[in-house]
Amino acid sequence: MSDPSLFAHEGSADDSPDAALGEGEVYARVAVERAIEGEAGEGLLYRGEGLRVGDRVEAPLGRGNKTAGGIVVAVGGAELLAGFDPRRVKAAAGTGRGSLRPALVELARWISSYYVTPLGTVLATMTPAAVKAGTGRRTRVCVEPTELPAPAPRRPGDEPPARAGGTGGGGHGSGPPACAGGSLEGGLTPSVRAALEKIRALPASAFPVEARELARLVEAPNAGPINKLVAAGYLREVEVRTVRAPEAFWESRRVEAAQSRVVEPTVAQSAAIGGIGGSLGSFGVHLLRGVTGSGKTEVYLRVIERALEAGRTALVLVPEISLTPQTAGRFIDRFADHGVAVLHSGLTASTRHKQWAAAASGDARVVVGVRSAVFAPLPGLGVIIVDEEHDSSYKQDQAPRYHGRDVAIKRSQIEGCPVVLGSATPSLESWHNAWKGRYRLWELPERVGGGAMPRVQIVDLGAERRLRRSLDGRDPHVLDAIGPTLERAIDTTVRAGGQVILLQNRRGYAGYVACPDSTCGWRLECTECDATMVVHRAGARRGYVRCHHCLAQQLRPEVCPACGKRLIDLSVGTQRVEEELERRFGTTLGLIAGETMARVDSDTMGNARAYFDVLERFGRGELRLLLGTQMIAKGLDYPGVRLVGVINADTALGLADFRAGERTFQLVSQVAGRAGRGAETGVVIVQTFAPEEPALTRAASHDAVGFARMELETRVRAGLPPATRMARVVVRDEDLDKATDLAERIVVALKQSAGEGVWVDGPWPCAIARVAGRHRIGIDVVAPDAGRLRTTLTAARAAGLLTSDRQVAVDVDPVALL
DNA sequence: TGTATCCAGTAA
DNA sequence: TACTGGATACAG
Repeated sequence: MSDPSLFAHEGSADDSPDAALGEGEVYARVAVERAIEGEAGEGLLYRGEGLRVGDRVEAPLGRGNKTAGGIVVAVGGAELLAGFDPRRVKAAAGTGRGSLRPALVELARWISSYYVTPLGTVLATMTPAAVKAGTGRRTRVCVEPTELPAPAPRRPGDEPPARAGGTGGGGHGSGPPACAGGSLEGGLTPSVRAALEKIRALPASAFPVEARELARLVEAPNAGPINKLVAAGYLREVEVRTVRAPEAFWESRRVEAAQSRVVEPTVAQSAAIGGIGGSLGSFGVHLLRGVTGSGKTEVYLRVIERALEAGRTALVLVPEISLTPQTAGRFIDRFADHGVAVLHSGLTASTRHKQWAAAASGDARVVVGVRSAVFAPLPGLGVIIVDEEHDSSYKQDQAPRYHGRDVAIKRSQIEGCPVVLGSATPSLESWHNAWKGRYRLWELPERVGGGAMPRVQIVDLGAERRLRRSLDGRDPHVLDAIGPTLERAIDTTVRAGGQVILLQNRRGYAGYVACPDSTCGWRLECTECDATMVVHRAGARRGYVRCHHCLAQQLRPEVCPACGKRLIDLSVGTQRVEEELERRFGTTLGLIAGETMARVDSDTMGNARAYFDVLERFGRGELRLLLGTQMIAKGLDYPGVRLVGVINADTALGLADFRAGERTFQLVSQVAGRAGRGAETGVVIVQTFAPEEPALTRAASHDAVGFARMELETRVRAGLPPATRMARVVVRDEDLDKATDLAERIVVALKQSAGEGVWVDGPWPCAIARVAGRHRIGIDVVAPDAGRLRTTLTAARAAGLLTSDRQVAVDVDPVALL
């Protein structure tokens, strides 16, 4: 071992006058918006005067003269150099917009560490692009009285509306003439003096205001008197930054529902409201488990009300597909006076910026939004609500692969406020935590107003097929999506004036095209992916096939390329069910696609508008039947729905995923909950080839607790989450050998860093071993707890092998197979 | 992530 | 010897 001090005297670094360079300089560590870890993952060092943690900067990066956006994560003096040559440090400049609160920087640090993602990548996703770009930003010249006290300064990230400073026009920032307010307002014509009197009578909140608007307020014929007052120094011009966007539908929404009826909470609701409301001001996780229709939303509303009364703000997260006008509407109606911002993927850039800005400035004290809204810049958070916490759309499927619910919990901890996880069918993770005493559990076991839970009937599709044959003598092998039992139920319900929701969780016309000859067995697969092509129809006779993984498409082949036989469509998608519905009920019940029934899936619902329109028509009763994928399973609350049908409950069960049962249980329970929300008891018919499947029988008996206990037991026995913690690493490459080679090196590194009880499993080919021409090799890491999982991953990350990039993806707490 | 640089293969 | 594409290291 050599003594490092021996070398210290030899080198020129310490002796040269350069050693003093950097002293007295102000430095900032910047996490740039690139997948760059920097030293210890703490970003790159820049010179920067007056920068604070959370400020957004433009920083020169790379050999060229290009810059990259970034966020300041630390500020300090020469000690930040840590041996780095100060001559190589460039200067970064603040942009003055899109800055983050320090609490959010702390949150980003946690996400970066927990989800094994570079800090810059995390910070980059926390602010919407529209906010960084300043879409819809506009500067207006306004006026305000000169004797007005200066308003409290806001943080730069809080704009708008923020004062941009005087324009230098008018009074040049000087006070009013000495005679102001006195009787010597000479030089002013009577009309101007009259205007001044009226201006003085206006409340301070009326300013700053545009000259023309002020003229209107004081009933002056034009802006002339105002301009004279500016020239005379009674008013001064200021620039005001605002965000302009077309008015969103909820902004103009009138609050008739707010006054209409404030329902008295039930005993169970009151207990939850009291318990959660009483804990405001400190961190704690509350699991609100309430059966569908039990009034969870009313609990949220009351808790938020209390937070607002205490001067705080509130954040409500909902899954992507359930952010309907109906869902958001309840919050908008109740809290219109406090300002509600809505954030979802369907917003235009300017509207998104406006909503974000409203949250930052305090104009909106309640934010309702999807996953990414967990980063909303609300100051003084009082409570966070995560509705339908079990929903897998909370998991982001790109880096950073965070879970919105878990980030919400972490944010609550940082902000020191409670978080409420609500669901009729909580995730096993949440049950587990509640039973361990980590979460407080509140139960709403009954529907409000004493409504009964719908009656769920499980129908054996095998028996249905045989019954169909005896009824109309057809070949039982002909694929009928709708069996006689469901058919009869639809007929009775629609004739009686009820509405129907049908779930078929598979898009397209048919799952695949295959050769009818079982000895041949050919089926059409995507050339770029290890998956079958799904049949779609575009109105015309001949369909086309599309790969749902790489989106490649072609015309549907007619004959088998192997043996020349005529190909048949196998397995049922929503399009085919729609066709069958028209065939069966088109004349008898008048069910016509697009007129009296609608298909709701990602193919027909191109944008949020189309989806909202369909829901509105369904709400008005124009549509008698909704057929769709899981898009229609959640959150919809229409009293006219008396029948819910699940066309095939087995689609999710067959997946090679340890959560298949849990997912099926949740989906069936959720969709069943759409039935019987009105006065009449609802009926649910679940078609399946596996009628004994516990996920289905427990859903039929509304036994969420029983299902969770049983499922948790099997997970414990199998050593699967939530009894353990898991991370999945996927290596992708067009070259299989390269992928395998890298995966093997990663396995070696992981095994080296694996602590006690940590399992590294793999490398194995993924369930879909090739997508878009790229091979996929997976590695699973299973640890007894989150701490040991993190230690294992962090060590491999430090060795440079787990940098999330195009080749390697790391998914901590995966919710689905990658 | 973007890009400057390096290197091997190849065309002239 | 000059050019080109692909792999690679690196950015403060």
